Amino acid sequence: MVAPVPLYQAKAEFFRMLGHPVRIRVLELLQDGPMPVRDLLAQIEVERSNLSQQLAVLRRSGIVTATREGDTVVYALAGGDVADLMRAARRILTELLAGQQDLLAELQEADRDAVAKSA
Amino acid sequence: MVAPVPLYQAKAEFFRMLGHPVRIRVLELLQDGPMPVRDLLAQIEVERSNLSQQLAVLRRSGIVTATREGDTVVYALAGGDVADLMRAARRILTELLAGQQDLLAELQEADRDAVAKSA
DNA sequence: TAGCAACATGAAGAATTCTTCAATTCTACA
DNA sequence: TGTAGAATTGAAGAATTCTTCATGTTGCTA
Repeated sequence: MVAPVPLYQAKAEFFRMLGHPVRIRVLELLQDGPMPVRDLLAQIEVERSNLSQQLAVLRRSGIVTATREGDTVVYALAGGDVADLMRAARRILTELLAGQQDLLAELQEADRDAVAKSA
Repeated sequence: MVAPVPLYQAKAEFFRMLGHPVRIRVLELLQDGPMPVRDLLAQIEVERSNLSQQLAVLRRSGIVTATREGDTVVYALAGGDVADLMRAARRILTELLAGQQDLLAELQEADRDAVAKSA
């Protein structure tokens, strides 16, 4: 049996879905729990409709869910331990960036903050 | 202090770097140890110069190193536990794909094989 | 040194992805 | 019903990324 979509392509698509600053920030914010678009908008510096576009990408991939609550729409992580993924990525990034002082400093700062959540 | 390159942008770039089927396969293959381009080429269905282009992307990001050994060039993971990252990604993918039978089956098959290595 | 094999690089067109703007849906509430 | 706020959608041009082809470089071996 030949897979209709090769596994390594599904993986690539998954990572590509993560490959946008706004989408990363959304996922990070949602790790603290569900959050309405309004709040995401307040914390991420981006235009409303651009945020909507990025949220649509995340929704299509299935990594987040959206539910309407009256006036507002609340987003949440669909499942899966996104925090784990971010942690693993940060470990690698830390090594890759050794030598690039500024980013490294930020990463370490984030590490200190990352007790229950992971930035 | 304002970072010259925001952290979330570095993260996004990192994931974007992973967002290509050939690059994923290279990283997976290299988890079993360093490997010359010739062997990568034998296992990944892609044209030689396309592979070179993708290897260049990986090299620029710093996630792999290349060393010349006489005739051939040998690639290796630069460090960092790439396997961890892949594992975390697979965990999430498994959930996202629940319902998409074919891919799910492949993922589970891969899980079974993944004793010391992670596909 | 000539020739060949292994890789890398440069560049151009094709394909994707981003950003932004205008238009739309849905809800609340006066 | 009419208006306003919250969020999404559609579409178009800009910007990136991919693929491919031609050319370059390096090292082996005759």
